[in-house]
Amino acid sequence: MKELKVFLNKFATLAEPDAFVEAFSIIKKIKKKDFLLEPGVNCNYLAFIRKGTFRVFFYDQEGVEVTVWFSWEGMLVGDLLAFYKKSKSIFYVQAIEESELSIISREKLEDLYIVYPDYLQFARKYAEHVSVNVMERLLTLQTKSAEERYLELLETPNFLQKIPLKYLASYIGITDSSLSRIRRNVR
Amino acid sequence: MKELKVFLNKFATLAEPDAFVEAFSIIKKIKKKDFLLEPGVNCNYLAFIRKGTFRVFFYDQEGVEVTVWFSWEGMLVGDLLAFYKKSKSIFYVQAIEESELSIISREKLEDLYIVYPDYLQFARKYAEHVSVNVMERLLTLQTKSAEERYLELLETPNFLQKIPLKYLASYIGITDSSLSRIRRNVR
DNA sequence: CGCCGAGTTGAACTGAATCAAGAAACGTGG
DNA sequence: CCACGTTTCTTGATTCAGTTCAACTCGGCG
Repeated sequence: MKELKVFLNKFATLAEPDAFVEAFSIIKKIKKKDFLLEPGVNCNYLAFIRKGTFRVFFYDQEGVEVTVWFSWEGMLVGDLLAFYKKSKSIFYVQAIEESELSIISREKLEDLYIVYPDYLQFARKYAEHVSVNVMERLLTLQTKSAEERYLELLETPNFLQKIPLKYLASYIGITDSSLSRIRRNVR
Repeated sequence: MKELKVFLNKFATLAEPDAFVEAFSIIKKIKKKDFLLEPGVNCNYLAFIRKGTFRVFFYDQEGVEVTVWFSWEGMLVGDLLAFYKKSKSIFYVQAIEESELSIISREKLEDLYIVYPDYLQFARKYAEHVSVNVMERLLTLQTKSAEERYLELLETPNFLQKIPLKYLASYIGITDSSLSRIRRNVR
């Protein structure tokens, strides 16, 4: 899997890249709208997206669907919050389109860290990368208007057609009606 | 420094805890309202707070002060976003009260990872911990009302008297007038 | 003692939410 | 491959949470 090596190399250049690829041994296909995860289940694994797009979401106190994250080809997906907290899953992880995954269990990942301690560099760099991403999103949400947040979102590549607007709206913390109005003004 | 070992043990139990303590060799005292960091400078270090309280903030597009983080005794402080991105600092890091720090440079930290690869466990767990924190804050900001955010903030220990309300307001993404009104309703 | 920063309050304003209705696009089965 | 039903997107009218800005109080510090 060349893609997995490319992914790995974004975070650390290691002596045994093949070990990484081998560890992602479970292959899984998921149909559009099907779930990789639902709240309350064990989520002791991460999935590398070979093909497809995912969104991570949950229902808030009032039962409103809140999209918290997207992932595309070449990225990891899963309930990262629960994974790091070692708790049961909190979120739904749903395929937005027909998708293909390579899965690694927490166990195998930890084994990798024991056999090749270098791989801890990957774990570290990946977590740091996640931190940076989430911090930047927090700042955007805390300081920018809905319209600015939408424009910022448009800058991100990958945000082509695949994702329905209502999910994008929720992702930037607004309703779909509001996003629709913003789009009218912007265009 | 017992406190540093206690801190380290929250993330990883390592064979050579003294190496950690020794690496935080630079001691620095900071007076109330003085800055550990200002935007645009090198911030290739992290600081352990032996005593005191800090806030991390910046000025947004309109020149409004935005508080993005607080740190207390027994925590690390610094411009973590810039530290992870290896960029120049973005934020002000200011002492809210008379404070005392033990500082470690990125260099020394990286040396530690080379000499004792185990320490990568610390780097990893710490970054994961930061991710979890920021994700949870993002969720709160995205889904809860100003009043709910304030009440949630009150749950956090440490939020005693030390921090002026206007900073707390900014931290939860509202103005000080709004916080004042919320407090009137809640009490 | 006087001043300055922190907190509160009021009145007017505004960005975004809500709710409901209609139009457009999508996909699924016949 | 068309027709129908379901989502998705848009739009209008109204409401509401939180902002803005200015004025006033209070408490602590120099």
